[in-house]
Formats: sequence, C-alpha cells, structure tokens
Amino acid sequence: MPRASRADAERHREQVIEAAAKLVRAHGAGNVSVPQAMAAAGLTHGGFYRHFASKDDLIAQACSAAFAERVKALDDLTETDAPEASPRATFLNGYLSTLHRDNAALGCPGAALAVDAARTEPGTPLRQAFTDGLRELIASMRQLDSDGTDEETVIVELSTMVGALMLSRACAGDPLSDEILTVVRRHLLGEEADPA
Amino acid sequence: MPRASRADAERHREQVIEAAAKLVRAHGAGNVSVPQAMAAAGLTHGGFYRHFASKDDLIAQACSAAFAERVKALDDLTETDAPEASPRATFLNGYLSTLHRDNAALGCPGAALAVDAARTEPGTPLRQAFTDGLRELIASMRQLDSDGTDEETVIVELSTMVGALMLSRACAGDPLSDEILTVVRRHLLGEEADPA
DNA sequence: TGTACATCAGTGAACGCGCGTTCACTGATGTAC
DNA sequence: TGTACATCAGTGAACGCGCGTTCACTGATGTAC
Repeated sequence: MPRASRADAERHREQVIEAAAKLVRAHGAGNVSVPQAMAAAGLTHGGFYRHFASKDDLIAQACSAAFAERVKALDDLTETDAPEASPRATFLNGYLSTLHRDNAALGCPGAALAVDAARTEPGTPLRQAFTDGLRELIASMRQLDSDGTDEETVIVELSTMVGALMLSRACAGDPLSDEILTVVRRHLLGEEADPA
Repeated sequence: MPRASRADAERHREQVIEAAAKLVRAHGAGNVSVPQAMAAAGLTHGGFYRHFASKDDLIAQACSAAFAERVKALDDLTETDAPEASPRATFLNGYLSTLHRDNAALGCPGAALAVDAARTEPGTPLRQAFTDGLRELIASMRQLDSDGTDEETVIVELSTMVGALMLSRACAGDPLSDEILTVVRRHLLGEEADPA
C-alpha cells in the first residue's frame, strides 16, 4: 500500500485515533505502543509520524475522542423522549454496571484515564485534553434532568461514580467489587443530593 | 559493599519496599524500574533478586506497605482523645486537601494504585494486595466515629473521596481542580449519609 | 480528455535506549570446632 | 576465646527485548498543461 488517496489517509488517521481511544482506556497510556495502535488500524508503524507529531500527541487526541464519544452518548440519552426510566437513572445504572466495569475500552475516560492525566505535568497535551473532556462531561451530565442540575451536585455525583467504578475494577474477582457497585448505585438512585 | 549482615540485609529489604511504596504511588507501577527502586534505597540493581522474586512481587509488597502505612495513620487518628475537630472531619479535610492532591507519593494508595490494580488480571499479587488493603482501609474508616459506621456508608464515602481526589489530580493546574476538592469536601462535611 | 511529472501515504529496516533478569565475582559475615 | 572455612549480600557487566523515532524507498495519487 505505497500511496493512499487523501480520503483514505484521513480515514486511516481517524481509525488510528479510534483504535487508540479503546486501547488507552483498556491498558493505559504507558501500555499502548505506537506499533500496537497502528496495527489495530491495519497499518504498519512506519507511517505514524505522517499523521501525528509524537506518541503523546496521539494519546491526547485519543483522550479527546473518548470523551467526545461518551458525551455524544449522554446527549443522545438526554434527547430521548419519555423512555421507561429517567435518563439519569438509565445513565447511573449503566455506569455502575458489571458490563461497564468489565469493558473499560468502551467506558468512561474520566475513570480510565484520570491517573494517566494526573501523572503528566500541567500543560501537557493529555492533561489539557482530559481537563477539557471532563468539563464537557460535567456540562452534559447537568442536562440529564429536564430542568438542569447544579454544577456542584454533578461534580459530587461524578466523583462518586468515578471512584466506585475504579475501586470496583481494582478488586474485580472479589465479592467486594460487586458490593461497591451495588451499594453506590443504591445510594445515588435512592436519594437526591441535599445541599444542607 | 560485598556482604552485609543479616540485620543490614533485612533493613535494606524494608528500605526498598518503603522507597517503592512512594515511587509507585507517584509514578505508577509501570513507570518505576527495578534500578530506580534499588537506587532510592542506596543500592545497585544487581542484588534485587536476592530480596524479591520479581518486579511484580516488589510492586505488590509496596502496595501492601502503602495501605498499612495509611491504615496506621487512620487508626492513630481514631485513638486520639477529644481533638478540636472530630476524627472524621480531620480525615476528610486532609484527604480532600491540595496537599494530598499534590503529594501522591505519601497519599492514599486506594486512589493512586486503583488503576494499576485494575489493569492486572484477577489473582495477580498486585490485585490481591490492593483488595486486601482496601478491605483494611474500609474497616478502619468504620471506626472513625466512636459508635461505628455502616460498611455501606463508608463504601459510598470512600468512593466519593477517591473519585474526587483522582479527578482533581487529573486536572491540577486548572481551576476545576480546586473546585472539585472544595465542592466534595463541603458535601461530605455538610451532611451525613442518609440511607433513604 | 490524455499525458508527464511531482507529491506523499505507507513500508520495513535501522538507530539508540532503558527495561527485567541473569550471572560470575568479591569479601565481610556467620558458623563449626 | 581463637581459628578455618563456608555462606551469601551486594556489585557491575551482560543478555535479549520492545520501545519511540528516523529514513531511504515505492508507486499510486493528484496536478499542470
């Protein structure tokens, strides 16, 4: 494949980002190699630097793509008219499910990539991509209730969900893992935040 | 240093674990090398395998040591008689502080190592060490109030704290980082969990 | 529309580097008498 | 208590490996006429 058309090249670039967005959530920024990401898109590693300035550049773009994908799913949920359950309940139940726990590759980057973003310096591409994505996620969560929700309430709720998902993943295989999901799901669905 | 006494050797082993417990929380399991951990204890890397079966073995022991250190600090807090603030408030304020956010090396392994534990398979030494440590941490948190606290309540509280700390670290350098700490601190201190 | 040529997406070999792990060696420590 | 010797904690060179990145090369794509 010595020369692809511009349209093909653009499609390849998107495929690499898409593949990296999954790999990076499943294995972490440091455990995804350039050859792996390229191979996941059906390419060899040599052409990598025609698409990206560096590995860090790809990781940051993969982080942005992961947030964008999640935010879009959230917005679709919000716009669905009158489902059987409320959008918020649907979101929470999905987030705190064993399916989400066991499939980080397609899951929330807020949980999967927070530590990787935390381990880079402020101002690096990944840190910035994560911060921007987190802001968008919070904004979308505020629209889950038809009359909108305080930023404060959403931040507390998201912190609880992210913490529960990560702790649950960290001890998966032990009964404690399911218990965390169940207890936190019950807590968030059984009561509304009460800014006393 | 061709031959150290048995007491020295034992002390060296503990120093390597202690150093690794800090390094691993600051940089992650994959970003700490055997030479680094040995050098942090003043040794060269060659003698490593007289103390540890593998790098994974050291990482798991470092995780256990980090939890043990944290649990001890918590228990000391619980046993302090009548301080100005309640043990629970002191614990929460310290946990959700910028000091804790900016010093992961000495901080809570539940937040710092959850992703590393999640990225190993069930049954691996790190996964087991993390799960055991998490159980001990939950047990100690239940004793913070003099009359004890439900496991459910503590799990929700710990999830919220871990999530907030990690998200705050991931966007440190941005105003959102401080906001997360402030909002979640106010939430946890301003109201008691209410099992509706 | 057809031809001549420049562009450049993708290939695969190569680079220097740090990793986890192994090993022959050193010489003070620990032990047997 | 003193001596002879075995043990073994720590050293530093070496191993094979995969990494991020570079580069000469190929040949279809895109463009100028």
